[in-house]
Amino acid sequence: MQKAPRSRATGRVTLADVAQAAQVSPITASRALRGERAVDPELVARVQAAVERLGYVPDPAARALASRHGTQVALLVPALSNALFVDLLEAAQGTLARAGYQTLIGVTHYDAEEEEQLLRSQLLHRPAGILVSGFDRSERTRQLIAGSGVPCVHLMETSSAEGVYSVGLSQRDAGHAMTQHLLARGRRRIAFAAAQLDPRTMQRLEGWRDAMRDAGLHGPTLEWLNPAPSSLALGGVLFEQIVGQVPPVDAIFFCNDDLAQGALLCALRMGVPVPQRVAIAGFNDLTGSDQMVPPLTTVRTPRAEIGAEAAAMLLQLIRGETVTKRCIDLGFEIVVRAST
Amino acid sequence: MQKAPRSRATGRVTLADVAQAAQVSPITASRALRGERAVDPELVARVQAAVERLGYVPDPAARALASRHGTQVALLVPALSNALFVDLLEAAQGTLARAGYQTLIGVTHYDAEEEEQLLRSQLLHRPAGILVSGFDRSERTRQLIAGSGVPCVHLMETSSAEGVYSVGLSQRDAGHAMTQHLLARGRRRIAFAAAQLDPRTMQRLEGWRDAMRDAGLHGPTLEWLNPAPSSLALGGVLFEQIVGQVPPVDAIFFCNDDLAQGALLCALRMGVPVPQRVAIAGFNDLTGSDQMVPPLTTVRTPRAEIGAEAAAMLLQLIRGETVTKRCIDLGFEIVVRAST
DNA sequence: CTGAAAGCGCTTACAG
DNA sequence: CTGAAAGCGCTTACAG
Repeated sequence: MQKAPRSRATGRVTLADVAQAAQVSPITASRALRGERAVDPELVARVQAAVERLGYVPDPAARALASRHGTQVALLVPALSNALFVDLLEAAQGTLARAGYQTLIGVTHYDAEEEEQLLRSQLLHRPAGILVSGFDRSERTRQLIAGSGVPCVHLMETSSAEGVYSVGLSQRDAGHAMTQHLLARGRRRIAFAAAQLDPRTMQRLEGWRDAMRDAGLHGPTLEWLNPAPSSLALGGVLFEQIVGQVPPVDAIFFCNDDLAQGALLCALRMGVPVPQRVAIAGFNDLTGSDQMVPPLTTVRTPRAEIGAEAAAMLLQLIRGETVTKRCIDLGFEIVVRAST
Repeated sequence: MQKAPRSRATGRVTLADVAQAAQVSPITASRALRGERAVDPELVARVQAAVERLGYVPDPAARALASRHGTQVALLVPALSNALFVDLLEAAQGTLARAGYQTLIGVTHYDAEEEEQLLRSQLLHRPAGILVSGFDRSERTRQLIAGSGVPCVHLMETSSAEGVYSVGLSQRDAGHAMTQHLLARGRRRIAFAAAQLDPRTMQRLEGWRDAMRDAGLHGPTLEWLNPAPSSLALGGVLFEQIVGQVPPVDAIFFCNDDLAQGALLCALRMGVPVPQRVAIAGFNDLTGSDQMVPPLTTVRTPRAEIGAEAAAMLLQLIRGETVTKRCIDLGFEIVVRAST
């Protein structure tokens, strides 16, 4: 009598089972399922029928080990406390999930070192693609991405550089447009107040500077840059500081809605009439901005579309399809409400 | 001359390289690294030195394929638009990352069907552990978890049931305590306003009901239950409806801060004095609640601690250690501010 | 267009 | 306490 094979079988239906049922070799079954190379349509049909019948689901670990890449996509965002990135993430995750890819989420906390560590550990899982926020990262992280050979799409900002894929908007132009809006409203002394000071914020600052300079109204005392993390409370603190300035400002353009909402609440507390005494504008059109008293004028950024489009572009790259439009600019919209 | 081996080597340092450098077998190297069984301390030292020297990093895909479980942990949360779950996630992810585990995040959108699909696809990756929000899920999802044999810890709620692991707080008691606070403030007609109507909200409702009944003040017209997703805007809508009720309520206990913040803003718009005309209370102490006008009285839930503790408990289960305290109640705190 | 063989990098089960 | 063999479930590289 033969010794029982020492089986470690997990009980799951394997590709070998499918192949046997379809009466083809495992390789053919594999190719039929992935749509790779030309396989006789009749065999493809037999394989698919067997998959259906047996309820076969590919094993991601085995696939990742055998092939260069698995079925996960690495996504790096600065923070989840900012609703912007939650929207981005959810949209990207949705598109990727529908294509059979899982999302591996890393939160960098705006820290280049942490980003590198996260990416390193994500790379171990052989992701099929990478999604990152913006272009600002350490040289080593950049090299990790390039060296991995894994396709990568950049989110939120745009770049037409060679070999770079991006879906976003011109943060500078958006900053410029909002400043134009305030100028058109007759405001002259327009302060720019920012926190966190991440690259996108600095690009908005540039837009504000250009518009102010063109109008001959720029002055360094109008710039309020605070590297602390953004929050409603900090918005209040900044507002109190700025509104006490002499000569008085007549508008404050906050680099994001968190700050602007905090400023609006602080104005309420202080009894400073908005927009009569000072106009207030924000950025991103986050939840609640339309509920403020008065409702907040802001820049609506199409982050859900950005997340979905970027994921779609990455999917193309993963499949080896040629992407003709390497840089997609989804624009922005100035949402005028009662605060300006 | 021999034919060159057809190598598919990825160039990465493998366990075999480490074993060779340390002059032990790969199995011994593997055991030394995982701390499994007793290995001669001297060999362990040699292996560790080789790991150090060669910069060896284990391949998660290979490990997942060969063993029953990989180095990822599945985490299921209802929504990321609720800051509560972002805090929970970040804390859990931090603890898991420090132990070498990656987090696989699934967002269920409060949908039992979606939860099942997400879990199913996460399970394919052979997670080492599972973290889920609360106890409310479909029977099939429950069976998927049990059938997988993967350890699971429940977040946010508590249960002392046999074989169930949970870290959270008594949502019912928290609802009861906040109602007691309002009663102690002399409020009599206290409405309970809720959205989403997830299980935790319903438990808070129970706490409110018990307190109101004990005080002989409960009435069905005081219950405002709306199944729509929670938002600032909905809070405003509910506030407007409730405040117009006859006879008038003198307090509204909202099931979460989103709603309560929206109500506070709506009160400002309508010119309804809070808390003079009506007191307002929330739940969770989300960002911004302390910045409201007036600042919001709410229940602070220790979600960061819950996330960290739950992850730590899961780690113990993964390592096969015995967990004596299967149910950890981290409590809550009534944060009294000016809105009540 | 199809397949037998080998291999991805680890761990399990068995034996000593 | 240690190891040679086999295997996890897939895909690559080669050959026909």
